[in-house]
Amino acid sequence: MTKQRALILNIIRAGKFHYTADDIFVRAREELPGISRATVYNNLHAMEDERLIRRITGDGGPDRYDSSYVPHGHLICTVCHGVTDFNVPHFDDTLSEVIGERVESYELKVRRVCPACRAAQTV
Amino acid sequence: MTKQRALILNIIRAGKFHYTADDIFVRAREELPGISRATVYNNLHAMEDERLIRRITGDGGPDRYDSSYVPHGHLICTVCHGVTDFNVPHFDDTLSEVIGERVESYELKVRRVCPACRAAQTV
DNA sequence: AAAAAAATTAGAAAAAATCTAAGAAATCTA
DNA sequence: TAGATTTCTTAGATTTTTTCTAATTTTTTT
Repeated sequence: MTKQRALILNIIRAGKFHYTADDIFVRAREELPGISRATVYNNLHAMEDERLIRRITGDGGPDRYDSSYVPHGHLICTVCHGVTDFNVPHFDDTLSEVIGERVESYELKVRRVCPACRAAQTV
Repeated sequence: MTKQRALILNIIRAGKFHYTADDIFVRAREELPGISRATVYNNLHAMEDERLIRRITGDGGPDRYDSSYVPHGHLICTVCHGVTDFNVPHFDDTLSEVIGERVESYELKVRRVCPACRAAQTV
C-alpha cells in the first residue's frame, strides 16, 4: 500500500460520485503533483483484482470506479454518462430463484436519463 | 437502407458471435472493399437508434453489437466463461417500478458456475 | 434535369487505455 | 547495515477505439 495507492483509494472512497480514471488522476495530482497516469491505471487494476474496488464499464463514456466491490445495480445516464448506485434487496436471491442456480455475483446496468438531464432537456 | 447498411446488418445477423465494430469493418470490406470505418460506425449508431441492433458495452474490450435489440440477461460461467442468454419477462417494467424512473434499457450479467462445470467439479 | 438532402469516403483528430524502459523506493538477506 | 532483489512509479510514446471533418458520391425531390 504505497502512498499513491492510498491516495487513489481515498479519492474513490471520499467521492460522492463514481470517478473515471482521469478524474482520479486530476484529483490525485492536486495532492501528489508528480503522480503519473500509469500509476493511477496500475493501481486501479491492482485494486480491482484485490476486490477493493469495482470497475463499472459505462455506456460510451470511460470506465468508472466504485468504492464497493459488493454487487449492486448501477443507474447510468444515457446523456451525461453519470453513474448512480441502487440496491435491490436480496437481488441475488431473486436471481437464484429465477435461473434455478446459485448466483456468485451479478452486474446490473440500467440505462435511463437522469433527473438532472431530463430537467435540462425539457427546459 | 443503403447497401452498406444492409451488409452491416447482415453480418451482425448472420454471425454466431457478438462482433466488435472492427470485426464488422473487416468482414464488410471483404464484400465491399471501399467501405469506410466511419460508415460502419455511422450505421451501427443509426441502427442502434432505430432499435434494429443493440450495443453491448463490454468489460474492458471494445463495444460489441447484438442482432437483437430486446434486452436480455447473460449467464456467465466463472469456470468455462461460456455465455448463455436468459430472459426475465417484463424485467424492465419491474426495474422501472423499483427505481421510479422510465428505463430505457438494461444489461444484466450473472456470474455462476454452469451446470456442466458444476457436474465436472463434483466428479 | 437541376437542386437539395443524405450517405459515404479517407484520413485526421480525439479519447481512453496500455506499454516500455529507466529510475526510485521498499524489502530481504546475510 | 550494505548489497541484492523485488516492486512500484514515472514520463512519455504507443496502441486501441471512436469520433470528427470536409470533400465527394448517391439518392431523392422538385
